[in-house]
Amino acid sequence: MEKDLASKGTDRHEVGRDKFIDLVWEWREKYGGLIVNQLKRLGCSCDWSRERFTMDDGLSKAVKEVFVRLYEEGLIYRGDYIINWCPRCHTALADLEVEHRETDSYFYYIRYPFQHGGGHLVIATTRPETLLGDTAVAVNPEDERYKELSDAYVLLPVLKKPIPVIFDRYVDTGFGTGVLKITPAHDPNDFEIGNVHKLERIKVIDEDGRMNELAGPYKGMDRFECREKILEDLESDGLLEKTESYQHAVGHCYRCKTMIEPLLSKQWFVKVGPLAEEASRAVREGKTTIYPSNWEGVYFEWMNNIRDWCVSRQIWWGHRIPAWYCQECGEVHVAKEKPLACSTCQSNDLVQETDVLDTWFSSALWPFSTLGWPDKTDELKTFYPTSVLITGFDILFFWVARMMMMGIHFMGDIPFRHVYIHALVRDSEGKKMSKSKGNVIDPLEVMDKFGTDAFRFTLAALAAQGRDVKLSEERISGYRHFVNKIWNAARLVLMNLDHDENAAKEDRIYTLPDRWILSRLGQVSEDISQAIEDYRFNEAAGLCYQFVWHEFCDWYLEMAKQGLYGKDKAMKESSRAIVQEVLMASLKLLHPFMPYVTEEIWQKLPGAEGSIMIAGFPEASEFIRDEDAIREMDLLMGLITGIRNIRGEMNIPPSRKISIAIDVMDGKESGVLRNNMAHIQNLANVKDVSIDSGIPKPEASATAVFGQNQVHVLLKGLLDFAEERKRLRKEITKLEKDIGISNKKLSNKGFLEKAPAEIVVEVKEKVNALSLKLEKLNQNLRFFEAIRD
RNA sequence: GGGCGGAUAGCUCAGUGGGAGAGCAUCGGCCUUACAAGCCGAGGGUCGCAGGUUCAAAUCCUGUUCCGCCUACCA
Repeated sequence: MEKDLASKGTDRHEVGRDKFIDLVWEWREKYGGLIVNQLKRLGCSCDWSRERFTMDDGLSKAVKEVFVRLYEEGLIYRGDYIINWCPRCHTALADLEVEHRETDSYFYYIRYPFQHGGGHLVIATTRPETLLGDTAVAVNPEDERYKELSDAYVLLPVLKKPIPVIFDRYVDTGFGTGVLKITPAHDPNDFEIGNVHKLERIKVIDEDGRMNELAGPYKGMDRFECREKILEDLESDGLLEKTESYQHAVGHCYRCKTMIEPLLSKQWFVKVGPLAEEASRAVREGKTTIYPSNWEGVYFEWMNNIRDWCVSRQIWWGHRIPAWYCQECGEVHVAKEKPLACSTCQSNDLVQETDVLDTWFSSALWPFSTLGWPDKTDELKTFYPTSVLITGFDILFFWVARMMMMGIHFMGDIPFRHVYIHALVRDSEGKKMSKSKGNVIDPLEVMDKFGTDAFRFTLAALAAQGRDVKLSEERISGYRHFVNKIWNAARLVLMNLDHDENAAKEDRIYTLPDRWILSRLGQVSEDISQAIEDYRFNEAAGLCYQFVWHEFCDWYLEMAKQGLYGKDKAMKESSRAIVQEVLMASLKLLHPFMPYVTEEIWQKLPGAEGSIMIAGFPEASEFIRDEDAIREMDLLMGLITGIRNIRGEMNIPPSRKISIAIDVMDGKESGVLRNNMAHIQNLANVKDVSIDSGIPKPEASATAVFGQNQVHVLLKGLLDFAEERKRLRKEITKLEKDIGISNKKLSNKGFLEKAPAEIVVEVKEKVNALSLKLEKLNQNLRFFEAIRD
């Protein structure tokens, strides 16, 4: 707002307080909805009727209530303190609002001559202009160099004023010269030391960052201008011993980046110690859990080192502090409403404090002020404490910590059970987005370009705990393909549905692929639910992706075509019903990540009642669980993949149908393959199949091993024997390596004795299976070596 | 100064004690009747470096280098 005024060549002082506040409200009407619109566009299903703004009436009431109560409890006080002052914004800032930046500067070594007896002390400082406000110099009482200085005085350079040498353990003997100048009115540490030693506080810099009348000859100069001048004067007096370049962190205003001036000032403070202790304990005792847990450490660290919170701001926009000053006797009255008269002198001349409260003060009350507190409302009873707060780490201190303090203090209970610290979205370079850097990604633009579903899914898929998100368009575009895949799969299903009659549950004929996909659906539903409950959104999204694309689309739908396109009416109806069931469940699993496309498809499906938003999330118990089906499908898929490998590696075009001979040992497995012959022919593009136990290997054939069986692909006239030998050797080498690793374990006595039994069994079984496969591959290789071409 | 996180395939990243994974990119083959924004197949990694614990380490511990972030009153 202030920037806007500046661009029109004016400022808030010219506009005036009332008009300024009106303007800010207008501004807020216009732009305040921006984030809400983004959320709506993202499809966030919030209860929008509960939208609140901290300046709303109800919330103002809560702010006054809290302020007065804390004041009465002695947890709010008004006092002199060194605050962080922004000379441009003309306001105090909380410690949190100060940004420290490494700055190239200089260390000036300045001589402070002794008042009596000649000689001088050398003091190193980065801020020579503040020496005008020095009221002492300090040394460490342990420092041998300065032991003799008790009761000594030095003359302040330029002003030639005597100031005492004091002893304080705070001084670091190893830093600089071991002598510290004390400026209680312009440095927080000096302020503390000044209190201990009862030193005078001389303020030499004013609220504009200019030197005031106490700065003598420098009066009216800007602080930086004064620095230059004073250095010149020191130089000419022979008091500047040397200058070293030096780098240190300097505080800047988070809003306007102006260098902060630590200034002595009367401000309102919250005594946070007792509040922080409670808030800290709530997390320590597990009443509130922070995810991921490493943020708990950060939270404790901050809580343990907290200083009082300066809450007054010398700006016009915000909750005006409910304090009134008696113009007659100076008495301070803190109350929710203006008192009729001063309780001390009965004067009616009371003027309200012009300072407003830090915006985070009202934000800290959010979890209960938005629910009607201080009134005892039903909403409070129902919703407090809330289940989860989701937010970014950058406001863990600003907001989360303070909500914890206020919530526990005023409600007697934590404000939320879980705090989920989400990943921060950065640009593709990994830089934090900021308006000044111009690398801000506008979510609305992204959604225009790629669609909301792709955007949402991308965010979820990238949101691994404890890690920030580098958002790039390629990635979003990749997931847009997934949305498209879902749409196309749905098209296939919709095209084949009979909108009038689908098989009732009892009439269904469950094929192997049916039993398999339903079993997998059950497992995956359970895994996805668990992942979401644990805030592992990337895993949940990954599970959806893998299941829908690589199991449902790649295998199941392809196999389901047998039934859907077949002539058998009963089969067809059953197939339609099951395909639809699986699609509907998949849509429900996807819905949290892709609200729009899932709803769109859902509405087109016969039998879907109402919105998918209110459909129940799939549960494992809804689906049949058939472990045999999973094993049998593995066998079938292994066979098909084996044939495809050979086709691919031998460059056999799909137009060429091939013949195969399957050598299957187990009778049951043989039955499974025979029952699913159509799938094998279709998905591996096979014409003739012979299947038997111990079937001889045809001469011109390539072989793949699957499970404990093998399949020979007849390649008469197509087989390059040298190529096949190469292929087999490659696979044999890989197998031998794997077997070698496992055998090494099994020949290790320590492993057999100490490893858990089930692991040992697992390794043994693995060696057996691999050895069997290796033997078959070797047979095949020998076969080709014998018939060298 | 203190703390946290990262370093794994060309790129972006999952994976916290028992067979190195995904997406994208690359290469080869396919317009196969839902989908070329697709299908089928392939190649590719000393898991930053050095030690240690363990039968077993990408995973646990110690040290170290580089990168990022948070925090801090050594003037």
